[in-house]
Amino acid sequence: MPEHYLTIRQMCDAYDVTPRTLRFYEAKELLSPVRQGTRRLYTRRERARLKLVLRGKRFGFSLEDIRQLLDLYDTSGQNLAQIQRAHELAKERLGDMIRQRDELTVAIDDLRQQMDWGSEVIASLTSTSTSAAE
Amino acid sequence: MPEHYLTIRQMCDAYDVTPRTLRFYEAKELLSPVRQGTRRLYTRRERARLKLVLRGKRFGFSLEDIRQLLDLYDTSGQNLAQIQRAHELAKERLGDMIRQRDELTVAIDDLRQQMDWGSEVIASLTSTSTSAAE
DNA sequence: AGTGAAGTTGACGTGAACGTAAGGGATACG
DNA sequence: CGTATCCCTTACGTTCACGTCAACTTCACT
Repeated sequence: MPEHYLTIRQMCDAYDVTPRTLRFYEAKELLSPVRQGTRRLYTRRERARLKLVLRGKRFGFSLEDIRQLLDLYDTSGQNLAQIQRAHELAKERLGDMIRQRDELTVAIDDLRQQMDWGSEVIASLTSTSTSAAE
Repeated sequence: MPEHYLTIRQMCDAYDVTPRTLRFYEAKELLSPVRQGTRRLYTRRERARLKLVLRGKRFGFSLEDIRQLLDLYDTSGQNLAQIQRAHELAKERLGDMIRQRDELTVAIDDLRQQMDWGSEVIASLTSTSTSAAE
């Protein structure tokens, strides 16, 4: 299976980001594409990481937060202490995410109610003509 | 029932924000406290709005996004067209929020799995001594 | 009238997350 | 060999969401 590489442009098209963004993420150590001479080539691993970065951003995590999360996704050869530390960190993050989802659920219900009320208002205004004639 | 006002400092203490933040939100038309002379006094309405602002921020919405959301929370005396427009807007936001929650659910499950795997690694490393002596 | 605490308006500073040129290499094609 | 097309680095500019500091009022006391 011949590792299928993508150029920076192909990445941009595939994930709807700019080259600047990919280079920026690399500078922040979120990505580390291989080099063919001076050019960047992105592997399957980088694509997976980018997906996680973009997802994390939608949750409101900072790039630094995301970097730490990513670092525990490939706990490549570390010692026990580091793994345990990473595990603790992940636990906190998980707590954050769960709290966030719970809040989001509440907000969704709120907005739904508000919209139901809005629907009624609209219905009453469209059926019984109140002020303006048609 | 005598509308219970809060000073800016009381607001800051209650919601853990700085005065600068409250004034900034006011400049962005997210809040509009009444004035007693030159000083700001915050009503129940402002407190509710602030809560929504802080919640929205945790979801990764920009202040401008939040302002639009707030504007449909108090659809105070508008015409039908405006209400309908607001309703459409709310529908889009609601879609965003639901999508966001779904993604968050996936991410949570992902992280949970990753952590389970991490737990196993830790367990195996703590029971059978591998490299380092104790 | 003096002093201090709390509040006000500017105005400039800051960190995060990129945008936007400016100028230079490498590779392919006619 | 020219030039067209990507790509690269360097570096300064920008937007958002405030932080920070300066220079006043305003109010409550004493």
